[in-house]
Amino acid sequence: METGHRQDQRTATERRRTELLEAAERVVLRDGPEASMNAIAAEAGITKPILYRHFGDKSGLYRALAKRHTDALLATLRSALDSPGDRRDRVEATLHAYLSAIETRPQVYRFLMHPAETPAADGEKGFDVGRHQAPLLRRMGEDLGEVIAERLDLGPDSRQVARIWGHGIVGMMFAAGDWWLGERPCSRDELVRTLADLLWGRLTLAGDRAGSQGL
Amino acid sequence: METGHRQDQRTATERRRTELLEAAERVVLRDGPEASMNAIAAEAGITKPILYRHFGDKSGLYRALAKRHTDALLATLRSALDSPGDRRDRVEATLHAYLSAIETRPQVYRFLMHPAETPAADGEKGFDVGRHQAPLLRRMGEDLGEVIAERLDLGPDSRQVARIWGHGIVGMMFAAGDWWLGERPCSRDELVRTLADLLWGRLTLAGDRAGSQGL
DNA sequence: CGTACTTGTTACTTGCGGTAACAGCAGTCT
DNA sequence: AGACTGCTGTTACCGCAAGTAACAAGTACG
Repeated sequence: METGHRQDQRTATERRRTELLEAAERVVLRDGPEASMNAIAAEAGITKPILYRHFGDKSGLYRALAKRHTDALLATLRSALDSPGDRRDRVEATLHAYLSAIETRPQVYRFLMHPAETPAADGEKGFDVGRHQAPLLRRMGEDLGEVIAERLDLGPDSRQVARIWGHGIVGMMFAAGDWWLGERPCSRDELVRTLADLLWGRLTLAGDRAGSQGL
Repeated sequence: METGHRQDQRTATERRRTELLEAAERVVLRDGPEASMNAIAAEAGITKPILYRHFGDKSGLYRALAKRHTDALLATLRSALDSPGDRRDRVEATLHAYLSAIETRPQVYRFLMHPAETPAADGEKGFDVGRHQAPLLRRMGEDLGEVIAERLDLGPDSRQVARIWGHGIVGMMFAAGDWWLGERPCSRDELVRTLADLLWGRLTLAGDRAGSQGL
């Protein structure tokens, strides 16, 4: 029967694909994002052309690899966003979830956020600033914006405001987390509380320092 | 006279260096960060080894090139931070300065923020997540943290809080700016006002949407 | 059986980062 | 004058990684 054969082939191909992705993951986690296609192929027990047949080119493989992790991380964040408690509790839980994720697997984090993307391979020559480099940031920003828009009443332009805040808050989390992960200047808990304080407007309430011209 | 010669040579070398940097800048602005050393050398009217004598390796050249722009941008931001008006005015002025900078020269922005950094060239194999990739973000965060610490009284742990906020606010500005630059979903003014609202605690004040479980 | 398709190979091209090795051209020291 | 130093610049190469033919084998289908 033809369709049976075809389907067998299709699922077999998919399984092979995930096997290759797992091999690639092992290498990337060991050698960092600059892992070569040869190394990945060797780890998978095969040779380069097969990788190319499955993923087109290197950035294709990397995109496939990134998608798994971004999906997982986004699911984690979504569930933290749905955790019990008041608004502040939820925000803190989400920050904790993010920081905990990047803390326990810094190699994965580095791969997702600082991908290297060797040849850029744009094709079209538009000014598409920042389209390929860190899709995770964008997706997180969009997702958070949607959640905010769903749950908060922000007056007219509610959706627009929610999107801006989504990207802004995600960026805050990202930059603070990146810095924290590199320098470890304080405990995770302290970082979370201080960032939440920032979102809660403590910046507005702080007094000017004596002798300063005021911020 | 020896010192005269030495000094002539030194200044001549420095002038040559800036000439090479200017050529590199032209190429990078034309071809993006993936510009090859050959292309840069050709633009400067010379060949590769000279570039290597001056800058050591590619990342050396890129660092030298980046330093000029980061210094310039940081100076702009510092002066916006010192602009007249109340605290809110200063924050908005700074956001405007940043967004205006990335808007008018997106190629420079892309080069600074998404450098590509081909071989990673770590040397030491530590888990130095995110040390080379976007020094600008780190520097902006540190600088803003210092300014906040100088000017605001944040109680005990003041310096720590200020640093965290510095990196957080810079990250907010960065991610929102990157997204805005790519999609242009609203005017610069609206973006600035909405981000300032976020910092001013409007997130805390917003009411839950009917039918939602509350954020 | 031949046809078609998938999996795999070896061997190649192209291009880039980086490095010898060498040549010329100041000015300096003896 | 002539040897030494230090700069500018070259050509020609190495090593390596991305990506691509071209070809070999197994296997379901008519």
